[in-house]
Amino acid sequence: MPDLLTAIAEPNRRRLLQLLGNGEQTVTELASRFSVSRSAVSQHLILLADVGLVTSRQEGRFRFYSLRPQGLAALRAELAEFWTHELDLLVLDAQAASRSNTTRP
Amino acid sequence: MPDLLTAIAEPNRRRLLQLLGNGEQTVTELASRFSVSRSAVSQHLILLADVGLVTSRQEGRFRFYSLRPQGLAALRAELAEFWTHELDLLVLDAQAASRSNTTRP
DNA sequence: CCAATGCGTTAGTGATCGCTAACGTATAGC
DNA sequence: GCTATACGTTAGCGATCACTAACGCATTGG
Repeated sequence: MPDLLTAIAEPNRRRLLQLLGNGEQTVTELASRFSVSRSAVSQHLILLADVGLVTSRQEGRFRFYSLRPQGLAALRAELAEFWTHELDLLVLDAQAASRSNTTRP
Repeated sequence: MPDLLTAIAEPNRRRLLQLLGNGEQTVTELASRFSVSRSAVSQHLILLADVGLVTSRQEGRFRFYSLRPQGLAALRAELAEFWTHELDLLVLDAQAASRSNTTRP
């Protein structure tokens, strides 16, 4: 079973989460925004549900997917744990360096 | 070729980045902190170098790896692009909900 | 009813991942 | 110089990934 960071490593899955930010949608609705097939989108959604980032609700022959805030919170926590303060300082160094590079002729 | 988020999806690679926060180290030094083999660590480092998160410097028969701040900045940017403000609001909702759950008997 | 259509999920496949085992190579120690 | 040892990288392999093709199954329109 994959974990949270593996789940968001795939670009289509990230886009799915973004789209679901607009509220619950069916598989076909979501798939209409993608170039890949309904099937592919469905499987991505199933994986996202496995790791707890989305939930689904069945209604007739439609299945509505929606974001699961607790899952997002868990993802946020995991990202925060990875991204230590040290790394932030290194990023700041890089930004300062590139700034001084671009200002220099 | 994998991308930045794929690179940090692997737990050992995240740990490698953390360890490299303490300054440049050789493959064997890094591998001594892991339960997997030197070979596995080496391959993770090569992948991290491919996506630009680390660089290496050869010295005699040692190879020193170190963080690459520009790569970290790019990663930070990609994470920021993914994590929109909307998602943050949903996380806040989740936190508020769990708070009211725990305070309730 | 009942065929036809549309929705979502399961087979099946080539590519990629993460690992151990085997390897090449450069430096010590003598 | 020459063997022995330590460092890092390439083979090789089972498992997993992302996808299309084929499927099951409701529901709609007649």
